[in-house]
Amino acid sequence: MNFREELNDEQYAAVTAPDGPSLVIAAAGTGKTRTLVYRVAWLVEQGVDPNRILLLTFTNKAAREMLDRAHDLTGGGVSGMLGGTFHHLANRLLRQHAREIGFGNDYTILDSDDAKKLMKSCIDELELDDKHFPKPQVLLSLYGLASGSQKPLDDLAYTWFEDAPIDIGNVLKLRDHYEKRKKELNVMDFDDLLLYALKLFQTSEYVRNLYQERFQYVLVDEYQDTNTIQAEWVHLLAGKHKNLMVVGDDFQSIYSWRGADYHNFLSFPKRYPDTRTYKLEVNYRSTPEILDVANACIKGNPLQFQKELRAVRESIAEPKLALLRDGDEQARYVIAKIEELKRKGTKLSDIAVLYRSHFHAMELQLALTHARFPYQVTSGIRFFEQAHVKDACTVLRLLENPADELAFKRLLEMFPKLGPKTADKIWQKLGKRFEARKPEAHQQLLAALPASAVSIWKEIQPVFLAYDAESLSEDPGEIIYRFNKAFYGEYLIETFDNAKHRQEDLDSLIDFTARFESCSAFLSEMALLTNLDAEAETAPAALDGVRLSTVHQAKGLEWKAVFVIWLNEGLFPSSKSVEQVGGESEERRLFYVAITRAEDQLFLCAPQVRRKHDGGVIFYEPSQFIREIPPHLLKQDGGFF
DNA sequence: GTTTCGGTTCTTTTT
DNA sequence: GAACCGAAAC
Repeated sequence: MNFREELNDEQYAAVTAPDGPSLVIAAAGTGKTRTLVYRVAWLVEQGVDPNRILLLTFTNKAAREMLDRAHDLTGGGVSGMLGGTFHHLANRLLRQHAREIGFGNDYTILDSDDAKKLMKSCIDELELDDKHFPKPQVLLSLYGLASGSQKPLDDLAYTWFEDAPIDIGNVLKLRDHYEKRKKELNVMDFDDLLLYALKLFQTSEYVRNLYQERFQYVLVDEYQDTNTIQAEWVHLLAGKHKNLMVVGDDFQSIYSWRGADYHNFLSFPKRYPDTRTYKLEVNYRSTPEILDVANACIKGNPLQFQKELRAVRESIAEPKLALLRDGDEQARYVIAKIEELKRKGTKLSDIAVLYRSHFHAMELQLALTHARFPYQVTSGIRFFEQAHVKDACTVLRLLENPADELAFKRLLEMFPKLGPKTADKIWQKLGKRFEARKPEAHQQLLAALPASAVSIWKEIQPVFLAYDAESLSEDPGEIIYRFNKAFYGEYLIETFDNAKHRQEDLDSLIDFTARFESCSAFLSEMALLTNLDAEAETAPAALDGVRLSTVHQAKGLEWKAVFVIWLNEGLFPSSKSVEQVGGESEERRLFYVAITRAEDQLFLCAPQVRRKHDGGVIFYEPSQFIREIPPHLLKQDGGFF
């Protein structure tokens, strides 16, 4: 392979970096992924055993893309390399070594929906459920932040609830209770996976030595998005050989709300004094005009690593600014432009509309449907968190973890006349445990169930018992299939108006399970996958359609034409973010991410009013981010204002 | 005492 | 949509 020819000077330097810590500052569109993939190929060509390379990413998509590309580039020469998200690696190591820190390896992973439910029940149990007490979601974010940043909860809580009359003592008490309940249920949430993985490395010399020895080279993607725990863990993972290469862009740090701290990135050279730093600034993606807008936008932020995107492409069109009357007019504008682009030969799949929050896309979705333009939304609801998908997996979860109270109650509450109270009573009666694989447990349960539920349970019971009898522990799909046939299929029809659609989801879920060697592997994966990944799995055929996406979900992607809508004060930047410390800068970085997704054409849209449900209107100023861009860089277009 | 149903309100971003 | 609340139904 001729590395010199296939890479530019900047990339080549990073790819062929000598051993030791290195920091790659990769601005948007400068071939960050390419550099990482070639780095892997380079290492393998130098004779490094792929088995001793670790590649960490934040998203499943990034992990898959890099593994695929590295595989193609080296003609399969990287097989054995360990690559995946932080959470995946954590789960993998914990399943193997959890005993070292006093846990079983049969824990269940809570997704955010489960965590919310458990938190709610904790609030009820402590009788903190008054109107002014924070919502489960808020508390989970706070506790997650405390865990990920390794900061004391009381300090964080005090700042977080500064202006609210909330008893911090209760907030602390609740966290202890939540922790206790998680242990009882034998479950871990996302934050726990990272926390305990770190703890495993800190406390078990055996584990630490084992993996420090193994991982001769550690590569981390999007390092600016690491939190304290992750940075600490990476530090330990690479602790022996110290061949740590981190790649990222502080301008694109957009996850501080979940604990990401780009100071890990900024202070990397301080932490590792012999760091070699590489900068990638040559942008292959966008026209010079778009990069001018991007560079101007980020100027408003306090100085970080200095860098300027340098264009190599020719101009095509000026970026446009459209000030519109309302959301409907904005939708008409976007559609008119899409039609124009299509006439000139742009494929719909090369067009994206980006926005700050999912609900900003509502009018546009209606209008696109009306205009019969196909579109795909990267939806807010994840495939694996939809009610029917979770319902279908309750049986599996119970089989794998008899203490999984959430799964047990979820299953029972599907029965007629059986609500939360009754489900709880039965759970208590069974001694907070249901050994689904043992016939005695079923006898005990049947005695406790209300008469109306007994006959239904008798239908489901064989599904549970088949697990051992027919050795189905390696066939999660079969369990789901039988549960569906025995009970859930019918329940679906009685419960949901779009049962057919949901049944199709379940069919693809069953197909999806085929790739897993065990029920436990499948359940872990379910919790760690997002809908985007599921989409790619279940609908591989790339449909032609305009992409609608949040900016967060668009990170790392690119399109020929990009629209950014609802660029208004209070919406983008979102008013809730601006209230937080550093919120405004983060929103600006988010805007920077949006701009740098565009290859040829960029359309910025700002309506003047938003209609409410009751017919009233709210006026919105155009976003400060638009005002910060020198007017000569944008051409006014469309609209009447 | 519980469950169920219908209406209302509100949507930040994700592993 | 889905989470919450209050009232009707069991």
